[in-house]
Amino acid sequence: MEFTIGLESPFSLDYTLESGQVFRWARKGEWWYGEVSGGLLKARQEGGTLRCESSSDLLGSEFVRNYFRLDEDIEPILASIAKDKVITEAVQKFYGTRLIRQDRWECLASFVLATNANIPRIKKMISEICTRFGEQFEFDGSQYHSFPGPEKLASAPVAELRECGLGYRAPFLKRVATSVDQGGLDFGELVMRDYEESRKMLLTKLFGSKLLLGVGPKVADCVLLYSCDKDEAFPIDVWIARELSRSYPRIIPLQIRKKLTPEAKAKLTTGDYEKVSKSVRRHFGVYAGYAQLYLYMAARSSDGPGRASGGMARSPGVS
DNA sequence: TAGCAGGAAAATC
DNA sequence: GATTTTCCTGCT
Repeated sequence: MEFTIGLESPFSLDYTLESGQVFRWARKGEWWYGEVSGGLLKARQEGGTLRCESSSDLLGSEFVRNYFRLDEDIEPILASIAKDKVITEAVQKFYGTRLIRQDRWECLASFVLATNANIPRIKKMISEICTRFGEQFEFDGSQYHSFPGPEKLASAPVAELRECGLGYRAPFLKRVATSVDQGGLDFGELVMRDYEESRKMLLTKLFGSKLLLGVGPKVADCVLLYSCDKDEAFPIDVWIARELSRSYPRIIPLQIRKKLTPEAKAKLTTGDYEKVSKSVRRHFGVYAGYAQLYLYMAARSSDGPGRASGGMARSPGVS
C-alpha cells in the first residue's frame, strides 16, 4: 500500500536510519528499503512529508508512526538534553534524529550479535541469518526475508548459525533465542516496569544461572532504549566512551577517564559502566538516551570512518 | 576485580 | 599483506 504522513515534529529519515540503531535498512537512490515486521517498508522524505510504500496493509501509517515515534514531539526533549555546548552542537548538526521503536526480539538478537563487530559486519550477520532462517517474500519483483522468530533460532543447529559468520556469537544467540522461546523473558514486563527494574530483569540471574547469556549492561541498555521505551537508558559503547572521555572530563571520574582514551586499551569494568551510566543520566536527565544518540552521531562523524584519519590531533604519547 | 579469550570481517597500516 | 580494530560478555 502507499501512503504519506505529514510530519509535525522534527524528523530526519536519513539521520535516523544512519544512527546505528537498526541494521535492516538500505538506501537505494531516493528511497530507503527496510525489512521490518515481516514485510518491506519503503520510505522517502520530502521536506515535511514522509512518503511510504509497503508490502502489506499491516505496515500502514499507524505502524510507521509508532515505529519512528512520530507522535512524540522531540523539540522539548532535545531542549531538555541540551545541557552543554558539546551536546547542543551535536543536536544542531543532526537535528531530527529520532529513537526508533523497533521489534523487541529482533533488537535483542541484533545487539547480542553486535559485540566486537562493526556495523557492516553486524548487518551482514543479520542478513545471513534472515536469508537462511527467515521467511522469504517478494515485493516489487525482489526477494526479501523476515527476521526469524526465537523458536526458529532456538531450534537452529549452532553449526548453521556459525555458517552465517557469527563465530563465537552463535551459541549465545541460540541460548538467548531458547530463553525467549521458552518464555524466560517477558518483553511486555520490560515495557511495563521502570528503567532500573527492567534492566535488572534483563541482567539478573534466575535460578542460579544467568537468564540471557550474551546480554551485558551495554546490550541491555540498547534493548531498553531502542525497543522498550526506556529513554533514560544510555548505552556506552566504544564510540560513546571516547566521546565522553574527550568532551566530558568533568562528569567522568579521572580513574575511569584514563581507561577511556583511545590510547589506553583498557576496557570498562561493569562497576565503571554503572558509575559512568549514573553520571551521564544525572547530567542529561530522563531523556539521556536521546543524548546518547546524538553524541554517537557526532562521535562517528568527527572521528569516524567517514573521514581520512588526519583530523584528530593524536596527542604525542607520553608512554 | 583484573585479565583474557573469543572468531571473523573491516579498517588501517 | 600484515596488523589492528571492531556499538562486548563470560570465565577464571
